[in-house]
Amino acid sequence: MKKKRQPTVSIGSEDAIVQLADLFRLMGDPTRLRIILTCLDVPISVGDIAARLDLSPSLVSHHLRLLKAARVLRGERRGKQIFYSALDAHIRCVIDDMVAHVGEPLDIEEAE
Amino acid sequence: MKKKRQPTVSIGSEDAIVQLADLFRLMGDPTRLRIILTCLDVPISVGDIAARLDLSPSLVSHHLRLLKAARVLRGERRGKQIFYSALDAHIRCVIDDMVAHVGEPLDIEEAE
DNA sequence: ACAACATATCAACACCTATTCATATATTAG
DNA sequence: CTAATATATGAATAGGTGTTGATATGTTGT
Repeated sequence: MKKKRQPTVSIGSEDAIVQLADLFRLMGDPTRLRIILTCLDVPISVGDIAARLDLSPSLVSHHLRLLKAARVLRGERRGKQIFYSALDAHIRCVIDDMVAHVGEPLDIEEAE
Repeated sequence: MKKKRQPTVSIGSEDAIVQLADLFRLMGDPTRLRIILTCLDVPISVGDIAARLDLSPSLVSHHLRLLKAARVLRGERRGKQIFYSALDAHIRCVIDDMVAHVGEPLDIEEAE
C-alpha cells in the first residue's frame, strides 16, 4: 500500500477542520506563500530564499519553522546551509486549483 | 482560449500572490471554513447555516460578506431568505487536495 | 400603513500574528 | 582553539482580525 486517494472526504470532525484551516491560514500570508512557491521549484537554502524575496533571513527562518512544523516544507542540511523543499506534491495541486479559481473569478452575476 | 491547469510558475506578479494569499487566508479560519463546507453541499440560507453550525446570524453574515466579496460563494435571494452556494467547483478541489495532504502527513519520499 | 422575520451593517473589544532586532546555536575553515 | 558564516530562537511591538451586541435594511405578510 503506497497511497490511498480519498475523493470528497466528509470532514465533520472538528479537529480535521481546524487542521485544514491551519494549513490554509499558513498559506494565507503573502510572504509565506512566496516562500512556499520559491521552495516548490527546487530545494533552496534559507539565505537564497531571503535574497531572492528580499527578506531578512530571520523572518524567513521564522516562517520556515511554521511551514516545517505544518509538514508543508522539509529542511535538509548540507554543510552550513539548510535546503528547504516541498514535503509532497499536494501543496502544488492546492495552489494550482486556487490559481484556476482566481483565473476565472466571474461566471454568473445576476444580483449585486 | 480555454483555460486548463496552468503550472505554478505563472504567478510571479505581486498582485496575483496577494490575491491568492487572500483566498487562502479566508479559508484559514475554522468558522469560515465550516461555512464554506456547509455551502458546498447545497444552497443554504444564512439562518440555516447559523443554526447548523451553532453560530449567531450576525457572525455568519459577516463571514458571508467576505466570502461573497472574494468570489468564493454567491448569494441568491428567495423571498426573505438568501441562499448561499459555491461560485464554482474549484474551491472543492482545493479542499480535496488539502485533505489529501493532511491525510498523509508523514511519508518519506526520496524519489518521485 | 404596520408588524414580524431574515439578513446586513456598524462599532468596539479582545485576541492573534507578522515583523524587527538582538542574541543564540550550528557548521566549517584556518 | 578562534573566526566566519548560516540558521534559529527569543522578546517586543504594531497592525490585523474574529467575535459580539446593537442597530439598520430589506422582504413578506396582515
